[in-house]
Amino acid sequence: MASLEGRDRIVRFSLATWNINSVRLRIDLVSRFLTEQAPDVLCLQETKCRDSEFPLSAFHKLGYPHVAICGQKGYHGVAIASKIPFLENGRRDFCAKGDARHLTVTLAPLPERPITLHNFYVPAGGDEPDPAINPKFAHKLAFLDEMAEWMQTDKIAERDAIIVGDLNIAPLETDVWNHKALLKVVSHTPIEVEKLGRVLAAGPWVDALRHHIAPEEKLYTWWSYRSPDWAKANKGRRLDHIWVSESLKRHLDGLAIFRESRGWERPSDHVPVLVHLNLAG
DNA sequence: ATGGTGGTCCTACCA
Repeated sequence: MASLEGRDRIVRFSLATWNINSVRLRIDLVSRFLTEQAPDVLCLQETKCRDSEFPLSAFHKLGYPHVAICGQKGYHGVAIASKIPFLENGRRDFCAKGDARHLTVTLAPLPERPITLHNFYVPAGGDEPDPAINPKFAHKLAFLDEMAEWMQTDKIAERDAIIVGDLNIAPLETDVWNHKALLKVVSHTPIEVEKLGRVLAAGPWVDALRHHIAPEEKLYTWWSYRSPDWAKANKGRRLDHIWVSESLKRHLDGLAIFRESRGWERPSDHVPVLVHLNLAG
């Protein structure tokens, strides 16, 4: 294959994000998704295991030799598996709690054009949307504030960059099955939506899902386990996001919400979201 | 208005 500096040139590539809700329990679902869709990069959230317990060899066998892991026992945990090598990787401890909620790698599909990728698992925030009485909600709001400040001071979106992950907020009215019914439900309250909007504007970032799908259209990536017939009730929310820097906007080249995986046996309550980027031109 | 399900790991806690 033609290469510069000894590396392959990958002009068109795809990137997926999926809250897997235990990577060990659902490694067969991951395998099925990677076999069927073959994204170049897969970002996972809620891996729920220590780094030493991560099913690395399964990813290697599936053709993903490059894996970055940031895990902890039982909760949270993020990982990035890739066919494309990482030039560097790192993490940041948002809110200084020691939670495994962020992981970053630099990819170079074109050697002369590195792209920084950030994988996030934003705190869910508990049930009560009042930071004065619910420390989990206060943590979520503080996490969002720190994200906005960090991306401004570190100028994260001024280079080629992508943010993905379970941001645990459905910002638009069409990102939930019933806007009015969810105004006081954590994930769709006005204060969360406002703070997420500030994070988006702090890049500024382009919301890749809404770049492809009009904001008037309903769009979900998560359906609760507590609904006996999730597909029929269709009470979903768009909690999973892919944002790209303005510099990458013109390279967005397709989107897929892998809804069918919600109907698989013992599914995650989130489905994979996948974007294509074409760096030609 | 309430409770509905499912993860980790063994006792509740988290989503």
